[in-house]
This record gives sequence, structure tokens and C-alpha cells, in this order.
Amino acid sequence: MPVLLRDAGPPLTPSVEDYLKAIYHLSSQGGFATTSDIAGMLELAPPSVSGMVKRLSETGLIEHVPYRGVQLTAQGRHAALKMIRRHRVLELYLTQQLGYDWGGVHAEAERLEHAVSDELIERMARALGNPQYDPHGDPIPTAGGEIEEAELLSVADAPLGTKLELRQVGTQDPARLRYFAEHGLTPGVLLRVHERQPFNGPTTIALVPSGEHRVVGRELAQLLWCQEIGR
Amino acid sequence: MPVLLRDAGPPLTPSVEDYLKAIYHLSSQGGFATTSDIAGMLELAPPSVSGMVKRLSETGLIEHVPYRGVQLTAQGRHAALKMIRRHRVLELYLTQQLGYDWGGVHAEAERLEHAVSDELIERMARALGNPQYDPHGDPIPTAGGEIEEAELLSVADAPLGTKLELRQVGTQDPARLRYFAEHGLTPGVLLRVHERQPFNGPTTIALVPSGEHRVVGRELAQLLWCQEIGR
DNA sequence: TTCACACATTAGGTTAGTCTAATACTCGGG
DNA sequence: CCCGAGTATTAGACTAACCTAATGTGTGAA
Repeated sequence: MPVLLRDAGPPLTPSVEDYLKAIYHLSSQGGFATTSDIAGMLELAPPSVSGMVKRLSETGLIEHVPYRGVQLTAQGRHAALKMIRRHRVLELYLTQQLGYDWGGVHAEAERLEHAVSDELIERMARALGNPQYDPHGDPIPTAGGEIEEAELLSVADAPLGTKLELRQVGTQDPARLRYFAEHGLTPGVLLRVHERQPFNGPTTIALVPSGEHRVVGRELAQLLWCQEIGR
Repeated sequence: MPVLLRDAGPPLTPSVEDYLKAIYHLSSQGGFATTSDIAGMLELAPPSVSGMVKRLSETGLIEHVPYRGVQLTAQGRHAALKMIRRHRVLELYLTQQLGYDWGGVHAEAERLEHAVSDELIERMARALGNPQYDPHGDPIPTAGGEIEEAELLSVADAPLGTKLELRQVGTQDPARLRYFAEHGLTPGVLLRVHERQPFNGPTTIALVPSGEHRVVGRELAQLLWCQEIGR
């Protein structure tokens, strides 16, 4: 029997679990998750989020900087990863064992993840051969709460030609963020490094699948963090 | 694809689903489910039940006779059977496909039954070959909301010798109910009809497994409804 | 340097579901 | 026939989680 996650403190409500997951996803690409981002992701009114944020930071699951945003504490991150493990194991189990297709599986997992026991998830994982990736290719955290951190390469360093997914933009500066957005360089976009000039010169990026080119200087290229898409 | 249950009205909360299931089980052996019986089964305080009973009867899921008890309406019965189908399919799936044992399976199903979709239950049922009985031998309602009603025989009519389970006591009269209880004749008890005198004479019952005998007149024997235990 | 706008927070209200304490009802036994 | 024990219900309070409306805050653009 694999080691299960130790349960720290009282059980979390489904709602709290959803907040933690949302904050995990939002703050994985940048430092803080903002109130309105969380509200947008969970389809709630911003004041509802403010209220929950207060409670979550009182119980030590998140760190709140007023008017800035929130980040997960170690404890909150652990709980979030547990939920993500549940979600991804469920998605994989439903598709592989019960013939679900891509479409239906997310909503089903979204509801089940709050109801399953650790034991059930471990049994499902075992039935699947303790898989490492879900049907979308996302890594499944271990029962111990560890996740394969995507190895991120900046566009300034990535090898030429390989297909990359833009994962993080390493700045909070609105001018730079706006500039990137205007040029279609937002997280999730696929691209290749097409050419790089020597002596810290500019990098040419080819967007995938359009093939359009973007030329960025070294300073900006260093802010664009990507993951190699091998799978 | 089998016909799924049509959903009548707004979705029910988990709490409401639990009430309906409890009322179904309690009123299957006798006319009314009382407030305190429901409170006992759900481990709630009686006033909580009174409050919920009011709401459920306002939404047409139950019929409430004040100070007497409640019964399910057709709509409530339908919803209860849907939950029982979910529960029993889940129990069977968890034991047969995921190696759960008898012990753990009930609690797991109890939580999952509120989170699964109809589609998931139908997929599980199909994976199991559309079974008719759960691991305990209880019948699984169909997706259409029908359940194999146990064929009940009164002790006055049952054949001699076959093993029977006492399922219902067909009276509300306290004197008779007390008499039955004092003689160990309560629902769930196993017995055989040992001997029956002619000309509407008394019936002798042998309790199982103790073998003790009880002699009851025809009037009382007609009140004891049993199910043949063949399986 | 200021000021308007976008965003965050506070204030106050709602619903579901629970609780305890107080009150109302029913019915069997004297 | 009435009364008290045992139930049922009402009254009133609490928590979690949401909402809308009102109020604060912080910053980019003029």
C-alpha cells in the first residue's frame, strides 16, 4: 500500500477545495492570484472571494497581501495538489476504464473529486498502473503530494526548432505584459524558436500553428518561460 | 443506451437525497416514517427533521400528516429509488472492479451517490453486465425507477418448511405490535412455518436459527408478511 | 502631480441546514 | 375522563457560502 497523504487539520469543504485548486492554477503562472482572477475562474462575485480569502488566510491555507492577491502556503499547496491528483486520476480512470470521451470527463471529475476517498483514488491509480500523466498529458501529483514540475526554459535559452508551450511570463510590469499580449504571446500559446542572433542579439519566434514571426530582444526573451512539448 | 430517469424539477441537495432514502427505507415496512425514526436513521436532532419535512412536503416530495409521520409521493419515491440504484450500483462496482471489501464499500458509496451523474451509473452498470442484485443480495432498481418488489407471503399462507424473512407487520395496533415484539417477531427475523392446523387453526412458526417455536392464531398469522429466502 | 477608473474590500442580506430550549399534541393508564 | 410521558413542532440562533450595493485603494495617463 503506498503512503497516503497525511490529513492536516479538519476536512476541507468542497468550496474550499475549489478555491485552493483555482489559486494553485492561477499562481503557477506568476506570483499572486488576484481576487478577480479567482472570481473569474470560479464564476463567483468578487466580494464572495474576498470573504473566503479572509477565512482561508485565517486557517493558514493561503497568504493574503491586501489589494495585491494571494499565494498558497505549504499546507494550502499540499491540499491543492491532492485535489489535482484526484482530478487527474479520475479523468484518466473514467476515460480508460469506463469509455468516457474527452468532453464529458472534466465535469464528472470536477464533482467526484470532492466525494472520493484517498483509498478510492489509490485503488484507481493502481488499476491504471500508477500513471504519471492524465489524458491531457498533464502530470499527476504523487500520493505524497509531489508534482513533476515542468522544466521551464526561457525563450532566450531554448534550443532552436523544438516545439514549446508558453507557460509563464516572468514579469508583473503592465507595459511589458501588454506588449506581450498585443503580440499574441500569452500562456498556452505554442511556438518554436526560429533564429537567434549572436552577441545577445534578438530572438525570432515562430508561432504555431500560424507560423507568424515575432522578434524580441534578449531582455524580453528571458521573461518568456516555456515547456518543451515532447509528448 | 437505456432510457435514463427523467429529471423532474430542480436538482436535489445531498441532504434532501438522504432524507428521501431514509424515508423510503423506513416506510417500506409500515405506512409512515416518523420524525424520530428519520432523525435516528440520519443521526440528526428531531427539530431538524421537522424543518426539512416542511420543506419537502412544500415541494411535493413527501406527504406530511402532522404528528403522524410522512410518506413519499410518487415523485419522492422516484427520487429515492434513483438514489438507491446509485448506491447499489456503486457498491457492486467498487467490490467487483476495484477490490473493495464489504466493510469499506458502504461509506464510500454513501458519499459518491450524491456526486455521480446518471451517465456514470449507467456506464458502471453496463460494465457489470446490468446486474439485478447488489453485493448484499438486495435488488437494484432499474434506470427507469422500478424495483423488484419482494413477493410477500403471509405466514397464514406460506408453504410449510421454506425459509422466510419477516418483512412487514401489517398492523398499526400497538397491542398487537407489542405482542409480536415480545415474541421476537420483528421485521428482519428469519423463520419457517412449521405446522398449520386445519379449519383456520393456529400456525406454528420455528424461528431461525434458534429453532424456538411460536404459535399464532390465524388473525395474527395474516399480519405477518414474509419473503421467501431462496438466494 | 493629480484624478479617474479599475479593482478590492466592507456592509448587510439570503438560503440551506443544522442545533438547543421551549411549547404543543396524543394517547394509554389510572 | 383526565393527566403525564413521550413525541412533534415552533422559536430562535448559528455557520458556510453566496449575493448586491456602497465604500476604499492604487496607479497610469493626462
